[in-house]
Amino acid sequence: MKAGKRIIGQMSLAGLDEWSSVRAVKGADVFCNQGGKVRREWLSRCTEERALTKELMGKIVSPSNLVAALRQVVSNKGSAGIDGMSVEELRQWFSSHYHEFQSQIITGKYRVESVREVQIPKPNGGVRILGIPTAKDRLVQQAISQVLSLHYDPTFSDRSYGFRPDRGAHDALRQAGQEVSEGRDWIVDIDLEKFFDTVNHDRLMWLLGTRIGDKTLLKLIGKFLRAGMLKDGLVSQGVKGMPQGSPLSPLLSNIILDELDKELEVRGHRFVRYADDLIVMVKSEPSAKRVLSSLTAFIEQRMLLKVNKSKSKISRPYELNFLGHSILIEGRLGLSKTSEQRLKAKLKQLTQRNRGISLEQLVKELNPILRGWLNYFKNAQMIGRLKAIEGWLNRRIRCFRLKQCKRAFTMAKLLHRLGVPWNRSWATAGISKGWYRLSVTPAAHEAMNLKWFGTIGLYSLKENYVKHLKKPPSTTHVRWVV
DNA sequence: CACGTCTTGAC
RNA sequence: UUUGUCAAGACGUG
Repeated sequence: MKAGKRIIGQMSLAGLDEWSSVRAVKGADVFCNQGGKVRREWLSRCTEERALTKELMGKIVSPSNLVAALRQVVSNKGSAGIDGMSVEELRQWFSSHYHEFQSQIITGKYRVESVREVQIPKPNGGVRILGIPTAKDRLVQQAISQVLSLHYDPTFSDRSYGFRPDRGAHDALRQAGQEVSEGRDWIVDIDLEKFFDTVNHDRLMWLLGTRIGDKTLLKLIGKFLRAGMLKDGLVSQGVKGMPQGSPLSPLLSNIILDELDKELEVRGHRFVRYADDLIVMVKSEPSAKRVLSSLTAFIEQRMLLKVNKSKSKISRPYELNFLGHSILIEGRLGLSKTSEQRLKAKLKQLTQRNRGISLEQLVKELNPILRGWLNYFKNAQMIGRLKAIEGWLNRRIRCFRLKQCKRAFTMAKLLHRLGVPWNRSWATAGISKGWYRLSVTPAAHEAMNLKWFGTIGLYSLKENYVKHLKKPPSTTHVRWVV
């Protein structure tokens, strides 16, 4: 469903009388940069479509949709909700209770259960509250999400990038960089305060009602919104907010914030939105200030959401932290300070002294992490930063290897085996100044040099980074097929 | 091209 | 222990 061909909507093409199904194909050859225009034109026609009122429930409970939803929920391998049913048990349950399940949804008899509260630490240090629905409920929500997404997503703004099929953080960053390169280098950074918790139920339900005609579906979504949170035996129900951790929440958040996109569009602003992270790019400081205050008013008064005034600010591109990146004045991307710190913290943990694992196993654990990290940040301008990070990591690995020698004798043997003369091997192995001091000693550098790092097979950030730089900038082409 | 396993990142 | 959506990469089975 995700890769390759997928029917994403319907349109009437110029010159054709009948409605034709349209497919978007990734990896073909036309409309690369101009594709946005074509897409936008098509989008405005899609809003006239009234299909949302018809056959929605039928699509949701159709065998193919439910099976696809089940596959997704199972492959996520998420933990059980309040009823203790695991995703593997869900698979069993689904095949035996299929028809009963289906009719419960259609008739509106389906019971939604409370969500299980789980607290997880946020990367910045705070605590994030998750509401984990039952595996069954996750299945229903996933099924709804898949169908609603087909109808809603084509009508969303071209400048909205979060949680949407065929759009990622890289696309958002590319657009932000484009705007900055055109001289819009004053950034209005809007931070919505705990967005998921402040969503107004009545307003969301009204919004959904404008496009969804099916009352039982609306009621079902309403049940999910009002599902209580179970915390040690007590259920607490809120009149606002939606559970973070339910499959429907990302789509609903886009449905709500689409209103903001539309307002920004009629005002003619250049903006990029990724979920609740919004930046507006303007050409001067005074207009940035104007935009910040007027948007704050719009969001709080019209949309009934809250703007975090201490975190919302106007900033320059190079001091920005948008999706882990900063932006340079020419519009190219940089690596944000916090992104570097997070990587180092993670590597530090993995290369810690304790772990009774072999060097081979350490490299095996390190490589996929380094590869994955670089893959996300490869578009940033960061040769110098990578050199520093890699030098730091190599020191830690030398340290790790030396620490595996419990006795001075085994260390001297190691150094000698790696090409250091016996006398110097003995001399450095005899130093009892601590592992760090030993790791920066000339003999250690000589033994564990670049060649050695090549032989242990450690993924090199710098090497692979420059390799990616040489490659063509991988443009995503979209071809329209009728 | 399809289906899996794993990793990273954004929110 | 930790939910969710999305994107990207690596590997594997045909």
